[in-house]
Order: sequence, then structure tokens, then C-alpha cells
Amino acid sequence: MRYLETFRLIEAVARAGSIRKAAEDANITASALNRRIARFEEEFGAPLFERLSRGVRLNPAGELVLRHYLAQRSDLARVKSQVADLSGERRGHVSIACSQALLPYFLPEQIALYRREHPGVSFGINVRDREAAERDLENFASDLALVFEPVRLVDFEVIHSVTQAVCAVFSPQHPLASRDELRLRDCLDHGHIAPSARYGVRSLLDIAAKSRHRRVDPRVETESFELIRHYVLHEQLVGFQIAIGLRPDSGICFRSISERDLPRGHLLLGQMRSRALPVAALRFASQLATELERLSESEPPSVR
Amino acid sequence: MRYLETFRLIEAVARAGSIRKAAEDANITASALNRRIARFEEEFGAPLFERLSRGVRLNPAGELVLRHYLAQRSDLARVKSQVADLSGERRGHVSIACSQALLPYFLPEQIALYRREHPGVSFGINVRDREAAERDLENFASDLALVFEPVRLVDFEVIHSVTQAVCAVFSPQHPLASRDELRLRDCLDHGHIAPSARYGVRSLLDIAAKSRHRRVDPRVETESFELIRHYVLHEQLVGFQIAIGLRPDSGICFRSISERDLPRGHLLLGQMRSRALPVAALRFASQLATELERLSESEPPSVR
DNA sequence: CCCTGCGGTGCATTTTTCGCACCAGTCGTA
DNA sequence: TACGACTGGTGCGAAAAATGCACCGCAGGG
Repeated sequence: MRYLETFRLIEAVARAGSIRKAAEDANITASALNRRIARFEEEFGAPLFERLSRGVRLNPAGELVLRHYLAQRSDLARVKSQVADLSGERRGHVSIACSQALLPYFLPEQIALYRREHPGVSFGINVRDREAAERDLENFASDLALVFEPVRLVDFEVIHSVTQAVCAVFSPQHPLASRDELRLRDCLDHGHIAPSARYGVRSLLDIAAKSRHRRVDPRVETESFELIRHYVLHEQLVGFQIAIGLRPDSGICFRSISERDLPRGHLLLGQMRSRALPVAALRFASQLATELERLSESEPPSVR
Repeated sequence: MRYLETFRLIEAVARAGSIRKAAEDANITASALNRRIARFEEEFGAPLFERLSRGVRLNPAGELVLRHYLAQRSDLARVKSQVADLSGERRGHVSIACSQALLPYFLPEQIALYRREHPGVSFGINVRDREAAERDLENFASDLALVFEPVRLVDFEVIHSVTQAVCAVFSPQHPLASRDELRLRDCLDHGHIAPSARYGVRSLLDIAAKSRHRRVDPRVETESFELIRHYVLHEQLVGFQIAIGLRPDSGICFRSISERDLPRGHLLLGQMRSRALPVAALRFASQLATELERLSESEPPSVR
């Protein structure tokens, strides 16, 4: 939409931190861009940028305007998607910010399932830690977020919520593989590999350990749950991950940690608060909610 | 904002039902307007208007686009108001769709009270029956609605709710003026003047009467509650109105109808669902909520 | 000190938009 | 039936807006 060009350029300038850089990226001259912004500021009635000696930066008014633009853009996308829908095309795009645990099984299956019914709908999957996922929603960079134990929850509107047990993962040769019920102390007594503090799994572990005057003290710490799953096959360490990212077939052994020690965490499906989603995102969200519910019902009985 | 010009013109065309008429209103030639719309439709990817032999009319896609524009415009107003607010100007505008009963006392007092604190804030008061008030919210024509017994309540987000008794009004010479408790049958047995069916007061009366196998059968029927209040001084009829629009000083006599016969109705303060209000509207709404609450607490005890 | 990179400005040029004149179609009516 | 009064759509030259180029003043760093 051509009429949003000025906003696009303002966003580019805000990102680049400099009019000249943004102009170069946009293949126009700096003077043109400069004028455009000056005109907009005049019409709007207030400057959007602070002029610094080495560039420009959005002022609070500019932040508000940029935010307004992002909301506009996403709402326009929703309108287009609805129009396409009512002309029978059933096209659209869904972007999801999700935690790593959803990558191996759940999301691929769900997306494939959805696309079998609606081949015109394309998907974008953004892997994010829980804070970045929330930021993605706020910036309208993702339509949906599927996050384990999100932190702030301002502007995060919960669409559906299920609980997930934290599991210990290890190789079949690990001493714990023969154990029946797994207590937290069993895991902490063995050498372990853990995700870094940004992740919900680690945060739950830290809290539970602290209340028992223990510490999570990993031999290996990483951001990648995929690495955790593979590493335990090479060294006898205990890894941690939530149940939805684990299946019995993959050659590794896992068992949920007793809920007496470690409460189940929350896997939340959410969107930007009070935003109207495109039809495709809405339908996919409702499929996800159904499937999450089904999945949590089929689990072994536990505190929900 | 110049970049919204095309949307403004689309709205004008939709209202006028004809490109030429809209062009004349907008002081441009029809050809220019025609091209503008054609360009927009091409860029948007779908036509917005049905071409009829005597003009044009929005198609469903056009309806969606127009609605998007209204939402965008109101959000821009909110942004501007916030920017003005953070630069310390404390300006703004609040538009209210309200029932007639709020006109004589409540709203004037509330607006004056608010404007004493914020002289920069201007007001627009749109008198609407309950259906039109809801339509006003949906079209972003009013920020707030203060309505007695609204009907549909889709897209109507309730900010605050108080109950109101329906009162009978009559001249001090009327036989009922000496009565202590007023039953519905007393009113219906006398000649009465009533608002038309669009209004909440009438609808409550009709329902209560019907369940007692009686009928509201007014000698005079009107849309104007002001006329009702004045008419009862000229002929011995019983009028009806909710309590908030009545004060003891005005030379007419009123008494609430026994709640055994007529349940209290709901006076609702609301806004368009999941819309971000400008700061001024938000503050004024919160003042209204407080005052409505105070007012309903100071009333004689009754079912709430 | 000069050199580089920044935002801002005057002016000619290009792109976009607009106004005028006109066409084709439809509908009501004389 | 024919004609006038509408409608939306189009070709083309004029007006307006946006842009590119060359340049200015300024601040910071080697």
C-alpha cells in the first residue's frame, strides 16, 4: 500500500538510527527522505525524532506513531485476509513465535495438518525465548505465540493454556534409566546439562532447587534444547526439557520429574492483547487450542 | 493527515452513493476521484464498490476497508491526544452518545466538572436512542456511550453499570401526587404519556404491563422526554422517565414505580469493544463511573 | 588541522495527480 | 420511440508533488 510509504520510511529510519543509512537502504536520496519526514512531522504537529550529532532517534511521540503504524499494518493484513477469504480464495499467512520444545514434533505436525486443509496459507515460524516471543507479539512481528512459562504477560492475551511437566532426559545407559519415580535430587546429584536462565525450564528448576537449598549447577549450559537432547547420548549427563518436545522413539530416555518436587509449568498460546487476528491465524489458533487440549487430556493423570 | 485522503474520499463516495456527487462535495472533478478509487482498488487487490446503473455501493470488501479506516482514524486521534498529553498540553476531545435522560442534569454537571480541571478538552454530545448509540460506537462516531437499557451489546464493552428505577411523573395537582407507594396499575389506570417503543423506559413498561395482561396505551406518544416532562403540567397525564433525569426542584412531581411491578433497568456506560480510547475519553469515563457509583449509593435502598 | 559523516536547503527534473473534454451506457419521460 | 439527464470511464495536456543533485553548516576523531 503506497500510502503507508512514509510510515515504512519512518520505521526504517528508526531502525537504522540515521536518515542517510535508511535512505540508502530504501534506494532514495537522503534529502528526499529528510523532506518526507519533515513534512510528516509538520502535518502531525510534533517532531518524531530527536536530532543527535551522530544521527536521529525516535522520541516518545515517535514511538507512539510507530506503534500506531504497526497496529495499522497488521489490521490491514487482517482486512486483506478477510477479503481473500470471502472471495473464496482461503489464502493467508500465519506467523508464530514459539519456544524450542515445539519444533521437533508438535508444530510441524500441526502446521502440516492445517496446510492439508488450506494449502493457500503460508507460515512463518520464529524461534524465540519467552521474553523475545512476547516482544514479537507487541511489535506485531508474530500473530501468535506458543511459549512455555512466559514472564511479563502485559499485552499477552492468553488464548489457551495447558500445563507441561518438566522431564529429565538421559541416555538409556544412564543409571537413572532404571529408576521408577524420578525426584529432583536424583537429577541434581548426577552431572547435568541445562538450558540457560532465559528459559522457563531452567527458571522452574532454579526455583525448586533453591527452596530445597540445592543449586542447579550444570556441567554444560546451552541455549539449545536440541543440543541437550543430542549431548546426553555422548556423556552421561541429565538434561531437562518439557514433555511436548519428547517422544519415545528418538533413542533417548526421558521421565517426568515428580510433581512433589517440581510443579508443572504452563505452556501458553497467546496473541497481542485486543488485536483482531487475520482469519487464518484465528483458525490455526483454534486448531492449536483443540489439539493442546486433546494432548493434555491423553496424558497420564496429574495435577492440571 | 493527507495520506488518509483516499480513505476519506472512499467514505464520501460510500455516503453519497455516487462518485460524481462525492466529487462535487469534495471540490474535485469526478474523473480525479474515479481514478483515485480505481487506483486504490487495483493496489488493494479487490474492488470496493459495486457499480450500479445509478451510482455505486460498497461491496463487502469495501465495508471491511471502510471499517478499517474508521478504526485507523480513531486510533490516530488517540495517538495525537496522547502526544499532546505527554507534551503537557492536556488537550483532547471526547464525544459521547447518550440517552435523553442524561441531558438535563447529569451530563452538564459532569462535563462542567471535568472542564474545570481540563479546560483544553472539548466535548461533543450526541443524543441517541439506544440502538443509534450502539451504532455510533461501532462507527467510531462517539468515544463513549451512556445508554439506558441498550439492546444488542455486540461490540459494546461495558465500562460501568448502574441500575435506574423507572419513575412516573405528573403535575402536583394529579390525584397520584398524594399517593405513597405507586403501583404500575395506578399509572396505567390513569391517562398517560409515554415514549415510543425505541426507548428503554417504554420497553420495560411494555414487558411489565404484558405480564399483568395490561397494555401501555398512551394518550400522547413522543420521542422527547423533555416534552413529556413539560406536557404533564398542561394535562393530567402520567409520564415516565428514569430517575437520573429528574430533580425535585422543577415544578413537576415524580415517584418511582414499585419494584414489585417494574424491575429497575440498567444504565450502562460503554465503549467500542477492544478499542483504545484517547486519554481524555478514558479519564472522563472514569470520572463518570465514579460519579454514577456515588449517585447509586446515595439512592434510597433498593435492589441493585 | 583537515577529513568524514551527519542533517538541512535551493533548484531543476521527474513522477504523480488533476482538470477538461469527451465517450458509452442506462433510465425516466415527453 | 427519441431525447435529455444522469451515471462511470478514458485520453491528454497542465498543475502539483516528490525526487535527485549539488551544496551548506556543523560536530567529532585521527
